[in-house]
Amino acid sequence: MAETSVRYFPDLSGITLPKTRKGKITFQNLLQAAEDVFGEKGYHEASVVEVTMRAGVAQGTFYVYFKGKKDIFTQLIIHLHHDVRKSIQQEITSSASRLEEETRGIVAFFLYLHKHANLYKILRDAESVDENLYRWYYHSFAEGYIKRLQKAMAKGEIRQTDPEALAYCLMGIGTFTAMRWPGWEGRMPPESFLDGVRDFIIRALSA
Amino acid sequence: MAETSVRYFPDLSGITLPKTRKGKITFQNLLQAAEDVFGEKGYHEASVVEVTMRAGVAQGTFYVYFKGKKDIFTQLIIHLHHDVRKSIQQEITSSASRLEEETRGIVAFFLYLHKHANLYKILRDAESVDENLYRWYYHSFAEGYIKRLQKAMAKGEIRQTDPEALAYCLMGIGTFTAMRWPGWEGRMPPESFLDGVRDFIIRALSA
Amino acid sequence: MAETSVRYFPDLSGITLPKTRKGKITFQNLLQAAEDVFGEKGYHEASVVEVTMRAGVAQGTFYVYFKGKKDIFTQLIIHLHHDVRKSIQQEITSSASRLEEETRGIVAFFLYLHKHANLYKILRDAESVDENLYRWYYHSFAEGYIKRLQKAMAKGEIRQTDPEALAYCLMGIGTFTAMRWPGWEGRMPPESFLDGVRDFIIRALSA
Amino acid sequence: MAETSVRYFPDLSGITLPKTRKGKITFQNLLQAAEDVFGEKGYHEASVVEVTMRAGVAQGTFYVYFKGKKDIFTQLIIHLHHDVRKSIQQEITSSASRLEEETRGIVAFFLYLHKHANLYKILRDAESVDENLYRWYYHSFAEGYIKRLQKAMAKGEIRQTDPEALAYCLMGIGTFTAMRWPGWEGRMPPESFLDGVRDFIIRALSA
DNA sequence: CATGAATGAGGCTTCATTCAT
DNA sequence: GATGAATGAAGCCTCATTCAT
Repeated sequence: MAETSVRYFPDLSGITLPKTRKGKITFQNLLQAAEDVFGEKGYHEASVVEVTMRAGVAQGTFYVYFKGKKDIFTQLIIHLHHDVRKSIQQEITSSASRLEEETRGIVAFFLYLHKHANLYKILRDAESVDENLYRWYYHSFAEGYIKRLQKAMAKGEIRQTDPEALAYCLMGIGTFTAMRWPGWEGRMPPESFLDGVRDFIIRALSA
Repeated sequence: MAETSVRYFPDLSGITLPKTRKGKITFQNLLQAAEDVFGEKGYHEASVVEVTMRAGVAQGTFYVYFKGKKDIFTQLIIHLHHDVRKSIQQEITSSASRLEEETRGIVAFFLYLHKHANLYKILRDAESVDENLYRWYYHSFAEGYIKRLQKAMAKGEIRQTDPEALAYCLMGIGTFTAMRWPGWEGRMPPESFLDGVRDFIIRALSA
Repeated sequence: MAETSVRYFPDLSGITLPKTRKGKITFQNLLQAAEDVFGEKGYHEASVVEVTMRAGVAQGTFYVYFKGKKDIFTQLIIHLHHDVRKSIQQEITSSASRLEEETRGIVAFFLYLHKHANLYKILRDAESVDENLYRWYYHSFAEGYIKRLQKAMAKGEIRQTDPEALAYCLMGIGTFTAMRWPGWEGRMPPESFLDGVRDFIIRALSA
Repeated sequence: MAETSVRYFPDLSGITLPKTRKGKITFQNLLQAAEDVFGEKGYHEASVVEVTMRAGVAQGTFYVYFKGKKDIFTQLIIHLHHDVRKSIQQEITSSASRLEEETRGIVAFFLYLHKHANLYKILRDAESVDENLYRWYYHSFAEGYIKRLQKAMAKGEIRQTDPEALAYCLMGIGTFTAMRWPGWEGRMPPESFLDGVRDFIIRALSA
């Protein structure tokens, strides 16, 4: 856990933000269109043309706001990152105990991925588009986990162990069980499955 | 768990197999070159030209043995799939108890991924190249797990719980901890990290 | 004769139309270049590269206005179709009697083919490029004929017989005599030949 | 009608015929396979590989018997040419009068084309593969016609006119009415249509 | 700010043909 | 005679990006 999240932080230099009201709208339209298109087709199959079409602007307009295809992708990831964390945070805060908090956290993450199928696909592609960006995403995600886990350990609410290992294990569980989802074809997974996952986590964490 | 691995099995019809000794060598060379190139650059950045150059054959030769870029990728995945399973199987069979077996299994998988850094990257891209292939890979992987877990549960060697959930949790842990690896830049991860993972698994499984 | 020309109408969806003056010029240049190249080399021997070179634009520009090689060919056929019909129409309208009209019509078609040697070759290739397009061309051509022939029959200007058969016979005559043309190597065919054809038609039509 | 058929005769030099019994069979198999494949896919879409596969021989074997793709096509056309003429000849010879003979001849040609849909397609492609070969085909065909027409004219059985023009008119009628056929989707054309064609010819020829 | 025309490098793929065995 | 591996030229097409208006 020596590295800080800064180390992984993506390069955002040279990005110009829109100034006028109209410009902000166009910018937002493009970002939204990008989320849709990347989410549907994946980064590599998606084309800038399609993003502009979906946003209702000309091709040239795209380059007024973004340096290129990769740039809009990066900005999108960052945007989504904040979104996800906020969403999970909300789910967690109402929890009674630390253990319950973690269990709910991972399930919340799991559910979020399922609900926002786009995010899953976009995130997945991030790894092959910009490894650092991808790691930054999870690492910064992990940091939050790790801090909470450390506190909980200090209070004896969960057992002592390497918190970073724990964090990655938990994220892995969330992601992979989300991957299994499509096999259930839109329906919820069987209760027994969800129970199994929850069970697994509680066992591994409880003091 | 109703689905059988057949359901995800990729379509391999219409492929020309090499008939002579020389042909087989060329075929192998191409497959090996593909593993190298896809592993280094990722599927999307890799080009067929580079694969042929690396294999020391003309561009046209490629299409004697493979239908196209995607085809060789598919064949490669299948090839690696057998490889990994064999490798893990060997690691496992020598284990004393079932619990130890599983713990070693996951660590073996984890180590395999680290050793064959290529595989990790290739597998990762599989998801965006052919979702079915990707799922087939893990699903068929899970099947092996599930069977062993069920047996172990029956004998009371590990605790009762949904075996499928367990399998996906374990695979998720393996994959994500492998992802963390590059942060250590080629060195082995700290012992405490590995201990943490092993710990996590043992606790979650033990009866 | 139940089918309408609509049935054979080629699919033109998804084509980008030029919006500015400059774009329209480029579009026209490409179409003209295509007529030249296809006419000289035939569809299969012609290459997109040559069309773009002839039009004085980059290869990529081609795909701004056309979906591909086949697409520009289709559009070309349609364009020529209107051209021919207009040309023949003009030739016909000044005719005194219906019988003379038809005779002149077929000869006009015949002359048009000779003058636009390209058209003959292009049309010929249409059959192997897109059978429906080819049929559409002649079918829609036949429809015009048939209508006129029916009117003429009703007025007793030409004899009663199956108008569709008549139309296809006439088109066959036009096309095949045009085919014979190159044997005369650029010179006009002997008067006796032309007379023979005219004769043939008049006899077959006159009441 | 100054040219002789020799002028159009295709270049057949350098063709080696099979010597052994086995060789002859392979040769025939290849030629038959070529007829099938060219007939189904057209010359340009057909591939040498497919011909060899259909013939059940290796790719290299093809070049033992033929100089190349175009060569086998040429030989095929010549082969078919004899076939067609023989077939039409048979149909004609039993005719009572010269006029009937011609009428039956053209209808026979028409029917032959319909029955051997392959021939139609192959012949069609000949024009774009080797113009001379194509013209040779029809010209040599025309010669037969012309001779018979001249005799008939001499005897006053049909009216006096340019025999070459007549011949090409007749061939055009046959080919184009054959083209109309697919619109009837495998069924025979209406009697009225066939009557119309026959009528047309008789009118044009009778003294 | 916005447009849309134009670019051209680079990728994938086909296939007629050659040649060593 | 027959095989089948190997070739490589040539073609089609995509698309991120630039630029003049």
